[in-house]
Amino acid sequence: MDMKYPFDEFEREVRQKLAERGYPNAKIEEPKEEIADLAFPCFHLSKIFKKPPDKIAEDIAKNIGHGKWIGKVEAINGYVNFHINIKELANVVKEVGKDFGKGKKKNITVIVEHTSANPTGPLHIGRARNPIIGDSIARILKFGGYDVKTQYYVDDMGKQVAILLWGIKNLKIRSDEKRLHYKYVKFYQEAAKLMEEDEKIRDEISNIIKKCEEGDKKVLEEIKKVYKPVLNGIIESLHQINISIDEFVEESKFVINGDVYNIINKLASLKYAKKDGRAIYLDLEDFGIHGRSKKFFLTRSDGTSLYAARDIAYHIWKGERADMLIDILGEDHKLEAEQVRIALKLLNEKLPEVVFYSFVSLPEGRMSTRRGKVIYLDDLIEESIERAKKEIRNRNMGREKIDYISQNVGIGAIRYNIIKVNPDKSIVFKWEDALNFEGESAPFIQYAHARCCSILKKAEIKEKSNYSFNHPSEIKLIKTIAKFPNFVRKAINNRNPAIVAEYAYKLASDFNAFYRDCKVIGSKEEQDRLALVNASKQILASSLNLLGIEALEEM
RNA sequence: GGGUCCGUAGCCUAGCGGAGAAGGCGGCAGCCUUCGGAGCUGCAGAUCAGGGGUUCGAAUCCCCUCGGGCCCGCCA
Repeated sequence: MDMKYPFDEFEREVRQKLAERGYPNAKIEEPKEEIADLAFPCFHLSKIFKKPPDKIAEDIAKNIGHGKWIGKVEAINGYVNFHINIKELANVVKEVGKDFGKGKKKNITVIVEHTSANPTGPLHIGRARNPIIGDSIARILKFGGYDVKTQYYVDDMGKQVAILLWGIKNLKIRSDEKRLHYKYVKFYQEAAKLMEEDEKIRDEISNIIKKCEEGDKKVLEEIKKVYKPVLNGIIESLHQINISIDEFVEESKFVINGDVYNIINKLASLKYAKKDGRAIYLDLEDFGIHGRSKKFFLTRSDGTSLYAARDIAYHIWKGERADMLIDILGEDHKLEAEQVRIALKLLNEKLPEVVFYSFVSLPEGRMSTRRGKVIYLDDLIEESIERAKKEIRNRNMGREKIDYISQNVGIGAIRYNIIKVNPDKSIVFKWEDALNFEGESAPFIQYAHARCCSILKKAEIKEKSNYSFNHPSEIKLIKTIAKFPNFVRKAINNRNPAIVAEYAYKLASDFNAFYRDCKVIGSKEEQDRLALVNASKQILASSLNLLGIEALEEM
């Protein structure tokens, strides 16, 4: 059994009471918090009973009575409004610890695939949305009781990486760039340009791809040697923003072990399979894909496999290793993901859930590595940490502490600013927003946490058997704290970390209001309030951890 | 041409069938007789892109139009 959480118990009781009065499966809703904790609208009953909604609500409210969790019931404007019993709720402060909000162990394994960027250059801020979403989802699912592993699918045999290899072997480019992967990206860019202009180069690159397909060990080794430093650079950037990936899976694996060709053969035997010259494709007309998009190519006419075909093999392989698959993909992959999904369905294989995110662009327009219109993640990180350092450098702290704090504030700000917006909204990157340390931002939340710590350091908590809260700001805060498990659940169900981000901000904001209105140390409610501060601290820390942001004790 | 997502105050975002549309940034005016000012309070600012429809009730659901992103490659 999951732990019992107050707002679940409260809702259960409300539903039970309504069912007893003849309203089973009632549609109840959560109104604005100033109004009530739960409400039952009676408008739809008006026709049935031939009475105005107000009257119906009044009749119901009169007959409900109190309960363990129901404190007050009243009828207003055609709603039956339920208020949670604060006396009962107050004692959750005793339950709130690190595990508050955690789901029970589910024995469900999940593979979250994220980032999977081509190892041909450093991550730019557009691609950074992927790992930040993926890592946060992985953290939230783990907290919810799932066994989660993250994977990065390394494209070590596509055109991109072949272009990079060709460039490094054939071009001479001078660069004073010290970091190897930054140097390499220049080779890639130049090679890609030359390839477009020159058919001979195009053939040479095709030849590299063909060799890979044949499982040519020497070429695959050469490729690995070139992409490895680039991938290491990416791993390092990710590490900086608190992201580490459990497993790296090379695409070539599925060509070498024959999976790709077995799958292509299987698909080629289906009635949807057709040929264009010697290239094999699936006709997806019957699956609701029309127009030019309906041809889903699996092979080139030279017999080599295409990315999407290999992706099918990868998904089947993943499906054998986990109960649930989640992919984080940019919206540009929507069609490809749908095609892969249809193929997997035809093969009767496990289907992935895909979380898509919209693009990050610059005020001048789309990011483009070619035209040099990019902002690299590393530069953002550096700038953000620098900005955080400026804020605290005059404080009386050791250098190590200053570094530690500015590191975590800077990174927190980056992660928060990206994760707080729903993935389906596009983002126009602006430095002033990305480096915002005020208001709806990580530092704001971290600051509230540090305040909690500071208060707790100055006083001693003594356990009480019964807690009570009376000030409106105390009540608002304890309610928000108690709702944490509900928000975690919602974030899991929607696969959306933005829900946790928004919650964390509200918690911090409610804590600040409490801090403003209620003196803790030296007050006659000191012990009750210390318990409330401690609970706030715990949940602020839990929320931040779910987003991969460090809960700082001082800043 | 086909598909898909988005359009909420100057800017960014929440709400996605129910009760004066909720926050942040920016602007203006305030709050240090000390529990951390990366904070707090107040003010100004919204035909919820536009038009139809469904409903007792629509920012929210359906249709159309307009604007923008992304895709429609034997690239990944």
